[in-house]
Amino acid sequence: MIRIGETAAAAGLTAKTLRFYEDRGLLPAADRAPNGYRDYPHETVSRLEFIRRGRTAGLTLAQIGDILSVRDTGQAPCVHVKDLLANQLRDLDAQIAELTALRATVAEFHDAAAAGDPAACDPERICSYL
Amino acid sequence: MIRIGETAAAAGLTAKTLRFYEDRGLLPAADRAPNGYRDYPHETVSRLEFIRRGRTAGLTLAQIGDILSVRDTGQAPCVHVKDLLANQLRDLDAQIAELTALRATVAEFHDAAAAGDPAACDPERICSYL
DNA sequence: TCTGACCTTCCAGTAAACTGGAAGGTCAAG
DNA sequence: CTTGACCTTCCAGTTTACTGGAAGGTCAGA
Repeated sequence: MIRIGETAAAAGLTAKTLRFYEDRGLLPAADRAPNGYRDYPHETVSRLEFIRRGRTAGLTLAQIGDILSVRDTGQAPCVHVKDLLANQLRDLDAQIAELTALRATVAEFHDAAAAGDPAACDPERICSYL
Repeated sequence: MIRIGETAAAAGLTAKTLRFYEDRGLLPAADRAPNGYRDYPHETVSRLEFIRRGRTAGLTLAQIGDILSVRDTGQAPCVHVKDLLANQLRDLDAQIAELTALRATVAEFHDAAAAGDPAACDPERICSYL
């Protein structure tokens, strides 16, 4: 019998999170011990690790749930996974590009501020660096 | 007189969003026409575009608000202004680094998926590509 | 027996950034 | 004078991924 806390800890999560995942359909409803406690099979840990890896890769729980449900029907979800990852890569590249552009803008402001003489800054006046 | 809808459309936003930004302090309270309608100065569009760029790049409204308030508060000593900008720059660099690392991880997964045979997917591990 | 660490359910709240809708005012055109 | 497209305020809901807490059940050890 692997109780929820132990299972969660093994995957680096909390019991609360496991109940939440069950609620969201990412974990099948666990068997129950006579006392009502959830009793997890050993595979649950690798399933949780899979979820965690997906999260680390920036996938949403819905996307991970899609992969898992495809797998649960017995099909290999690898093609689906590949598509999701390609999508993720595209999003990530766009985000990095935007962030880099913004950094350049902020850096311009900062360089202008750094080039000025702080002592010459009149507190009563609007700072001319921005 | 530039009304809220026109201003919003010019920046690719909605009137609702502009009122929300005003509520959050990202937009100064607009002047009002005699009928109570908000009346925006022309600069508002570039301010909104700045906000939009920041948002697209994944900055929070709070972070964008910090930058804008630096820009707005002429009373702040220039050294403080420079520090705030340096802070934003540091955050931006950290964010770019984080996203770049994530991209590398995702790319690794993706390359493995693209190179592999879908039939070789090990059901025990759920999907060998993640 | 009691304490403490588990477990159960259910309900609420959090942050972020809107979005929707109700109820009503304004104004130019037909 | 009415229609329709604007505008106003205020309040409530959405999404994501949890997290907190109340109220109570279970069980091993001192």
